[in-house]
Amino acid sequence: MNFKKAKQNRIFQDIVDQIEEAILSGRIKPDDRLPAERDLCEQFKASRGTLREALRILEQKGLIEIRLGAGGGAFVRESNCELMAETLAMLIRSKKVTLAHLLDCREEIEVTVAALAAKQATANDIANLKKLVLTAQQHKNNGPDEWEQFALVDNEIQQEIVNIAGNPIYDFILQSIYDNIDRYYGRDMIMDENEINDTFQDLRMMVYAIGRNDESLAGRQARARVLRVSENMEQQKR
Amino acid sequence: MNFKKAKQNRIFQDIVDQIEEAILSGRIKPDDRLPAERDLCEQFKASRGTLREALRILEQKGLIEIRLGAGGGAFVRESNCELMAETLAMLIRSKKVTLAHLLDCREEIEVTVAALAAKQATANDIANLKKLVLTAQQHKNNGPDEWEQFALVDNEIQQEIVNIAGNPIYDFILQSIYDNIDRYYGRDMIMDENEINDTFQDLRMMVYAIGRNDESLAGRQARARVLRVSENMEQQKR
DNA sequence: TCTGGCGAAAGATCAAACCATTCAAATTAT
DNA sequence: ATAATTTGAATGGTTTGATCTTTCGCCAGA
Repeated sequence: MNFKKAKQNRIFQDIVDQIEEAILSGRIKPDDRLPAERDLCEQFKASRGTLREALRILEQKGLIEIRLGAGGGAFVRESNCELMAETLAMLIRSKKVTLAHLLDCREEIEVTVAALAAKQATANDIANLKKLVLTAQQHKNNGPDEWEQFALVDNEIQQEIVNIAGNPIYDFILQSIYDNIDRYYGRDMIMDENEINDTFQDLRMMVYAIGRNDESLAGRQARARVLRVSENMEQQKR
Repeated sequence: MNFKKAKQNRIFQDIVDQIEEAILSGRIKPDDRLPAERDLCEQFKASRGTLREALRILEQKGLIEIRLGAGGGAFVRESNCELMAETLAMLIRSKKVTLAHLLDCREEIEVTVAALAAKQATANDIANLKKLVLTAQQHKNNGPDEWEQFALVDNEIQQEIVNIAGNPIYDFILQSIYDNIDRYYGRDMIMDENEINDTFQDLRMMVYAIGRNDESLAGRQARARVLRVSENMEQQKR
């Protein structure tokens, strides 16, 4: 037996549950606006204070966003992994998790994801990746002016690999980890020519491994890449 | 540049921040009780409604627990991964994640954790594991009456392996995944004699692999074990 | 056409009261 | 003396209604 303590009925909780259900079931969609506070009070037969406690919770959960002023109100939000990132951030602040833990975890999960992608990549996936690599190569060859775009394509390729792995949980976890790593190091990685070249070689090898459905090589390649990126970050520590 | 929208000062947010800081910095510890609502209003120079919105948020974040009645109030909570599990649950409800994703992710992460444990296990760790395996063996041999205790020791061993891997993030992720898997399948796995024996063999092999610091074997063993557990669950689907 | 101001909409906050739950001390019954 | 019951105080939960602040759209005047 493993029941949770039956909390007494709290009205605001009931309101939260109803609205949450409506949002998660898709009955109301992102960017929809809920009725004004005073109207919602009517519908739920609750006071404004109680209703506002419910809205606060939904806001904290990332399900709604409350805008002030005329035309304002509670708007349904596109769900994302901000909440997970916030949770991680709290664990870090409470000293239960360190930056080293984040980096290690990132390493292992990226290896796993690369191997999964190699295992599952279809011809179509591989064609896409190769196209992206070509784009990256062009940006690289066009000199420093396009290095920023090179970095963008680099990210795109990473994202595509996670997509090929096909499990959104890795995506959420990795995004949350990146988000928290970025709170230590700056967001903007500055790469010099050598690093651009190294990164490009990494990309090529990675796509090559995935293209041959070579899980093991893809994994090793991913690990090498992550280690290099970590080193770069460490050097540029602000 | 990547600034977040500068939200206007909201009093309740300021209160949340102050209390959160006090908790995460350890200035107030788990089981400590915050002053009564009416006293806190005084201290923050805010109205009760505003203060309560702040407390609601802190409660939702899992930082405090609010108890009703005399001797009640807001108590600081031991931080745990409930919030992460809740986030995952929301992703599932919004159809962004499926049960299959959970099971796959569990498989890969347990493999990773087992390999890490094998790489890093000290003599002391290994001795501990072996002691636990012996205990499990005794419970197994003492017949059906002690199968429940066998299951407990089984869990203990799993937990110990995660601890040896040494990265609490895996712990949080796995706990959250287990929690959500349990919402589909019942919590109580019923094992017959065959399954007990299989499980015990799994444990022995696993500890053997870790004892020899054989990452690869530990990984394969972990995967085999997870697959068996998944099958068992599928059969007992409620 | 642009600009400043006015007013309505909507959230943010405050204040005071009353309700409900819980615990413990005081009281009563056995 | 002990057990059951009553009562009172502490504390969160809810209501009500008023006021402040922000934001947006509209309209008059330059």
